[in-house]
Amino acid sequence: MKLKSQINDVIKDAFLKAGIEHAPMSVSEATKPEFGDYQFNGAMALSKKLGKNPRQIANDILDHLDFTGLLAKAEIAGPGFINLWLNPLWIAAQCESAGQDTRVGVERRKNPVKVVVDYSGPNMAKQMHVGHLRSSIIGDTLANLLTFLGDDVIRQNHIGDWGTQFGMLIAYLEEMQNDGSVSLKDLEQFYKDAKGRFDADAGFADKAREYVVKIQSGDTHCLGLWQKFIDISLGHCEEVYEKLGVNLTRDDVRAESFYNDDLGNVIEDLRTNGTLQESNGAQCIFLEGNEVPVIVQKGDGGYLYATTDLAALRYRAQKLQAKRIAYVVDARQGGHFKQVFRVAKEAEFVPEDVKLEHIAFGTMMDKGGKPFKTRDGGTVKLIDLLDEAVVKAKETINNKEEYSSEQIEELAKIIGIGAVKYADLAINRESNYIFNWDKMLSFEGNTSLYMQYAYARIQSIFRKYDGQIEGNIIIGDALEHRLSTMLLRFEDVLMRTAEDASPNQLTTYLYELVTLFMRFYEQNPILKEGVDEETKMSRLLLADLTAKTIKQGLDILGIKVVDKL
RNA sequence: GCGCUUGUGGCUCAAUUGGAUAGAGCAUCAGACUUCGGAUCUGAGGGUUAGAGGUUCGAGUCCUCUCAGGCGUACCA
Repeated sequence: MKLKSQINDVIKDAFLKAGIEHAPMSVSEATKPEFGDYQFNGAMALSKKLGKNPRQIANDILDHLDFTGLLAKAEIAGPGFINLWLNPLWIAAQCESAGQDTRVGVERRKNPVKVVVDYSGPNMAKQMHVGHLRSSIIGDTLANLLTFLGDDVIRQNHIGDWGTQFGMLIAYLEEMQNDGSVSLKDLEQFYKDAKGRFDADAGFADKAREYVVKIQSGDTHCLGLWQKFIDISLGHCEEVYEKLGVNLTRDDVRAESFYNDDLGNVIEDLRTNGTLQESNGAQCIFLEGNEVPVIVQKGDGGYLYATTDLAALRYRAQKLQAKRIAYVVDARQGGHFKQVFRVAKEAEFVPEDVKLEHIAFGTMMDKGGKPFKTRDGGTVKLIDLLDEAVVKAKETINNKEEYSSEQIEELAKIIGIGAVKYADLAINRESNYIFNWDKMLSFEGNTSLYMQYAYARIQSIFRKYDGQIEGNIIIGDALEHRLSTMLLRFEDVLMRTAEDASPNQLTTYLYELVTLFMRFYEQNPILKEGVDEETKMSRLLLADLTAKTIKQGLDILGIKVVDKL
């Protein structure tokens, strides 16, 4: 439910009745429990416009507030804050219906948006490394979230499958094939070996260069080899996606090469409806206020990634009809996207009303604040990182005797992968992020394990109680009041998270929810002796809705829960 | 040089987009009916939000300058 907008409606109504025309600003959550559940701060802002003192305005609104529905009480405080208390009976009823809803009370969007989420984008020449982690999981979360809210989401994996290095790679692949010793298990090694051949053998180097030209001119033999190479490499990526629980399939792949045939058209169209200029032999667009131009065609006739991105933007806006296009890409490419977006709009490749966004994120650092590398300074392969996460997770599992080795393996995967994802999603995506195994695999603090633990704890209550749950939620104390209000905020949080593409807003919410639940759980016994039936039912219903909300929230983040830890 | 970006307790991060006394978690210290899962909960100490000005009823948040770090900066992606 859209709690905030419902409260806003009540405020707006009071404004109209008070004869104030200005559209009031929105309420916000109270900063402290003493200040109620929500607060309205608009009276101060309106004071100048209306030429009245803010407390007077607040009074006028208060006089016309409707207390027959969701509001129970309102007070004016300080210079003109209006503190609002929700009606416990109303909250309880809303929680009851949310508990019965498969979407925990979250409505499906009435006006869905067609949105492209571009993420992951690995390079086919190499193995996926830690640099792809953030894009893959932030992008996947965004796509999951928008899908859940009801948008029409098109996932796009813009893989790098084109460029000069492929000449070298397929020439080497052909050589290995002839030897009968194709080994593409380790792409990194394959690349190194090919590079070794390239540097050592002039004949091989010539062949590699010749193959580049051949692929580009559509030579079937070379294209066949290239396709084979891409298939295998993509297979490696899919293995990573599977482990990571990222919802990308082959259908989502729109590789760089997909746009090849359109690149010439892009240049031509830029010439006619853009401001293409030749400079030092290259085709450029000089944007006002920018020192460096956007180069779309090299002096030798070759195209660049700006060209491909323009073709992709046009495809997404015109063919796919997307109204929002989000690129989940490293913050360092901010300048590039700023330019490309501007060119795309100015050349009318993308209509004015289409929202183009660069969902930028910071770099992954080690404990010492340096870019994340292996001990010998190489890049860390993503698959190795994930395997390590599972191994480390295994060490945290208590009561290993209770489980079979398969169960431990399964559990470790859920815990380990969840920890890696949650740690990443829980921080502001734009800042650099410090990767720390101990912290992410801890049961304490804002971690996935703490959430999974809370979920399992609730499930254990329901294992113990096997009767029917029939009854109503009765809000009996301040803690239950806060917990249930928090539960009703879920949709508001999801909306804002989607708007800003900032998963950490969702993790912060889940953490606060779980913290509240833990306190509630310590303080308010559910199944203990002496708890009357009515209270028991009420608390079971609250626990149930909490568990469902945790599960749904983690599901959007791509993190699994288990009934038993 | 120019551009973008970051700076919040010892450490890692929040702060509802300009609102009340800047909040959490680690770590530290002190506690909790022999536990509905103690992998939890309660409490304490710890801050001039890098610094200086400005805008206004009100600034961690907006503007200007300074300091410090990171990144980008014409034919790689």
